[in-house]
Amino acid sequence: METGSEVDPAPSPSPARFHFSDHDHNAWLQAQDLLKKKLVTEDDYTWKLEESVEERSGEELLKYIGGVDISFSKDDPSVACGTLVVLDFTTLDVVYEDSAIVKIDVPYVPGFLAFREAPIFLELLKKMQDCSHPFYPQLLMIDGNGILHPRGFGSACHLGVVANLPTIGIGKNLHHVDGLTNSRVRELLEAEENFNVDFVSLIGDSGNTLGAAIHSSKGSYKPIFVSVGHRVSLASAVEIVKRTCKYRVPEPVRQADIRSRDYLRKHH
DNA sequence: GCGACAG
DNA sequence: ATCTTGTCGC
Repeated sequence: METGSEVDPAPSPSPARFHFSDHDHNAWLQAQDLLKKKLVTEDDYTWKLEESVEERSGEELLKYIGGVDISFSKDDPSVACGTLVVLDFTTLDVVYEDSAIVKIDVPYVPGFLAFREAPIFLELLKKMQDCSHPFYPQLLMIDGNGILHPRGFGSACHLGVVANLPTIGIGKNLHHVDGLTNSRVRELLEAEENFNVDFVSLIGDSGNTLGAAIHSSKGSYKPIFVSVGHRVSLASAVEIVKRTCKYRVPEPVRQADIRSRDYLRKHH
């Protein structure tokens, strides 16, 4: 329900933008802590990825998979465009698209991405829900991490919990957490034992598995970082991501990225 | 003090 | 995130 972005009454004049006080920091830490209690890191959905051979009757399949992203204006960094797309999981066609230009006065603070971006995504989702849109996504991919996060609660977890949707986090760069480094990831991916594997689990110093690095497309050595957002296991997340990758970045997120940039350019 | 720090 | 064109290669 609450995203925490409006924790402060923020009565201040206009240029209260892009400020971040210790008070904000503490409030955001608390909000994350509270929301994290609702986090589910196992598969918790009724649909299947594909029809099973037996009893293929009445089985709900995964068909509508959403992706969200946001682009910012180069001229005015407080002007942004949030986009929600929904793709057909089997064809990867975009079957729904909605964008909104918004003004964002919440700064980007590493570890607190959701407070800046989640509110706009929530609105776009609510708009679909309010009209009972038949393409409302069964699962959402977010560009940003899930539990691969300093406190195990990245933006994909945040959005998943507040929207009560299964979510998967997609990072294009590694968020250095729990001892994980780029060189460590490279070692893992290049290790002989992983020669014929297309992804490796990322296990931090704590021993926890925080996500997976996957070589999603042949052309790129640079991996993407998949982590559990909400109500999806890592194994399922990796499987779903692999099946939606035409290029390095999975289509739901890639299409949202492209279309938000286009929309911003056209309408600003 | 220094480096790192999703988008 | 954004600043930025062409270019080398399959």
